[in-house]
Amino acid sequence: MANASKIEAKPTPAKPCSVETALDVIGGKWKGVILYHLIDGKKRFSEFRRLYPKLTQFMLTLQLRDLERDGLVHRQVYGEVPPRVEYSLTEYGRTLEPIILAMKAWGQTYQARQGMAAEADQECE
Amino acid sequence: MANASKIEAKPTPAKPCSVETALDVIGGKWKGVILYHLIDGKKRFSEFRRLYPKLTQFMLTLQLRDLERDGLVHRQVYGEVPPRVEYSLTEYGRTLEPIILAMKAWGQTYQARQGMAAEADQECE
DNA sequence: CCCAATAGTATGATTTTTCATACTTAATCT
DNA sequence: AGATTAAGTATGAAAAATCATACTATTGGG
Repeated sequence: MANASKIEAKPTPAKPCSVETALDVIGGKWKGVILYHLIDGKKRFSEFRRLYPKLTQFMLTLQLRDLERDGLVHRQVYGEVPPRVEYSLTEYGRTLEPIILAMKAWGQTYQARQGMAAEADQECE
Repeated sequence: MANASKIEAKPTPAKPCSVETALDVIGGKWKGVILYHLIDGKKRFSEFRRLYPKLTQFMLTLQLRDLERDGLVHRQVYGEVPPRVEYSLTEYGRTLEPIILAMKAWGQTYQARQGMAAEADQECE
């Protein structure tokens, strides 16, 4: 039927919901944990790889570049060989700290609720 | 998900990082906004459809079922015809309010920073 | 009888993500 | 000379997410 729906299509809002926006920026599969690990100091590329062996180089690069482009993470390249690159939170990135930490706390209650295995993994309890 | 074939060196930590867990639960493309809209009261299925015409029925159903399964959202079915179903936050779901609201506030600063179009859309400014 | 209304399901197709693997670069170590 | 190192790129394949469309049930109204 041609006229099946009376739901009006708004002309695709130029500005999406700000909750949506926030989740676009921090909500990927890995961005949250990357940001979390940056809260307590800068990290090298290889440190992230050690922290999360399941996170491939490709994905790590991708996510870090996104975070950098969005102004949350600073990428410091040292002109050495072998290369050294350090990632850290920008001042703006630090404004996310309360949210990341609140998510961590909430995630813990959720895990407890769902009876998830209780052994802490050492990197992010 | 079956890894019966081989014993892995790292046995795939039973409990992932809690930040990751939280983002699994609230971090989908639509879950954040669904939760946000539930903060100020229950909503019917069709209300969500009006609020977000780009969110298909299929996806809406899927996300709502996830949220229900995770204990965040209550689904109240009234035995009427045509059907009426109301979704609301559970008590546990309400524990997410501060996070959702913080994300909304942060998202606004981000949008301002990125010079996103400033006209508020009425449903989620 | 036929239609409209609501809250979905079912399906196959398409789009987007993610993965595994191999490759690069340039200085230092053996 | 050849191996090693860190921080990536590049590529094609595989997996997952999402979409568009059609379909269901029920019942009051015309």
